[in-house]
Amino acid sequence: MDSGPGWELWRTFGAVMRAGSLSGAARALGLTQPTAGRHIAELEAALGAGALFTRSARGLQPTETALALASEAEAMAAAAAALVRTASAPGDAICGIVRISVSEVIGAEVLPPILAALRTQHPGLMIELLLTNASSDLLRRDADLAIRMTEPRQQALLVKSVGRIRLGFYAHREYLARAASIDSAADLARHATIGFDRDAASIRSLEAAWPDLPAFALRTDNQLAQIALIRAGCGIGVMQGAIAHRDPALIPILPETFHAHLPVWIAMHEDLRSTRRMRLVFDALVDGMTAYVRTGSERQR
Amino acid sequence: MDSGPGWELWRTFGAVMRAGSLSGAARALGLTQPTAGRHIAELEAALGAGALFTRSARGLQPTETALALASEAEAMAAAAAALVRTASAPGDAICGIVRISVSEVIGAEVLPPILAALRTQHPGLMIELLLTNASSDLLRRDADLAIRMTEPRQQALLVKSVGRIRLGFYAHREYLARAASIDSAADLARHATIGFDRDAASIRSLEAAWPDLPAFALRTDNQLAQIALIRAGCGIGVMQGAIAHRDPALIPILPETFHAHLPVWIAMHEDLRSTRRMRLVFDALVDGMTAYVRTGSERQR
DNA sequence: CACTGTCCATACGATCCTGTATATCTGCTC
DNA sequence: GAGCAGATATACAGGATCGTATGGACAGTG
Repeated sequence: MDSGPGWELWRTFGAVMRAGSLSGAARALGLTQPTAGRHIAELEAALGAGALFTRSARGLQPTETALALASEAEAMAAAAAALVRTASAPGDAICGIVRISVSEVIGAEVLPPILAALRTQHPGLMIELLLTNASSDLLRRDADLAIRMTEPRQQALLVKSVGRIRLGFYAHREYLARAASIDSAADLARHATIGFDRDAASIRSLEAAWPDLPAFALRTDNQLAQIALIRAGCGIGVMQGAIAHRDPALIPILPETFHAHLPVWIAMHEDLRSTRRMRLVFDALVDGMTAYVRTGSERQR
Repeated sequence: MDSGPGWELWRTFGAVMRAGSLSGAARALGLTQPTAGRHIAELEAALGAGALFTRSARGLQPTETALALASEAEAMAAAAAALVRTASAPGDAICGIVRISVSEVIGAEVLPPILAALRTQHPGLMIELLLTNASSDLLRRDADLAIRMTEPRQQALLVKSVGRIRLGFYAHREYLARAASIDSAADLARHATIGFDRDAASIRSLEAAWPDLPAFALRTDNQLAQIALIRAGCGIGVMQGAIAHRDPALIPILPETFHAHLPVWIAMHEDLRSTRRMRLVFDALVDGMTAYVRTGSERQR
């Protein structure tokens, strides 16, 4: 009836998987290399499933067994981090840590003013922003809240729809001044278009929206870089209308022909509903994103 | 850059939440009461969010803060348990632990022969059966595999549909011999019907399938008990056709009028796909449940 | 009211764990 | 090839952690 190895051992196991070496893991955890080594040795002995790593002078290489454990160790680490966040303040206080998972574009272009207002009202609130396009797992509590562009369908989540973001092609005035005029979709072929490089999912969804798009001249998977390229007058690219309209120098290209919509949801784990600061940030995100989405649709008229 | 309290502290925290006392937690974890007390004290000091428990001579009562942490501590414990299971054998060996979450009825009436065959072929396999009607969380890894009656819609899950289970009313021959005859649905009102007691969800789904069902005379939320009551000749109740047909003494009641179907899925976390024993048990469950579902539909013709 | 069982808090000695220091190996650079 | 940087493994002393033992508080029971 042994309930497994000490949880501390799993912590160093996860650190070793991430760092790739005992020394690196020890640095990350504030331990020393001999201690990390002892932990791994103890874990291997306790599991009895053979070695977890093959030692070398260049670090530790995980075995098959260790690789199979990696994702679960990450889940355990995520749970531990979530515990620390939730415990960072009494449940009814408006202070402590809240971790938000958003796409890079929303995080860099849209959220800052919303969060600034929130922090002015509640200086005790500490925000962790997880900027990733791969939707991280709310159930695994990689984050407390998330802004999603695909509908979350998990029943343990509290989800609220806030509308749709308008997407369109834009280019800087200066680029258009020195480039050929654009009267129809066919003209795009003579222009410098900005788009994705290897991100197959994004490329497919673009092709679905605009079937006969010419090949991109400037390619990057980083959408912030795409926006920066558009602003710098490098060519024509896709961006959110509400962001583009802030800058009068950004001109919509064939808005009647090229437009699409991204639905937006705010999501939170149900268990956090009763934690006041989580609920507050959730509501603030709903309000802020609703307002943001609305500016986009107003300007397009 | 402190990464939170020691994970061992979270382990005893969870144990204290479950046990309701330091002593109980210590017993569960193989520690002593002073150690458990020290852990909680250390945790409270590290979090700085006030007390987690109010001490009393009758045990520890969790505060609001502790209650907010309970579900996340459970998630962490589930992750730790999953790690132990996955590590219970090298990934490519057909031995080690597999944890299956199923409903009580399936677990008690349907799975045993399937699992017996599996264990005969692979004696090294160790099976943990989690018999619960509340669908436990596969993403949180409360279990490795699950047999579900509602479609799992989470993208991280590997799901396979195996057909539908036929449900119907049944009664024992001896009960029918001494009771009034049944020629139409209205006759049921004069009979001893067996059904749910307080399980609102099940009652609603029964009412949805058969709107004008008379009030149950014998009530229990335990479906195994319902089946036992039917077999003992206590009255008429709902059960899976494939189970009823094993016993020639169980007679279908108005099969044309009363019948419904429960869809069945086998589900597994995607990450486990590459673990051979998990995949093996998954396939065995798919095969076994497909065969089971088929016997039910063959006998009804 | 005493008795009993269960609980938490505290003191103290033994043990386990950790960190420091050192040896050794490997790959890279000059 | 020497020197360096970074890795793991081992030896040993100090300190943190644990378990044992004990005291006190509370609820239930005869």
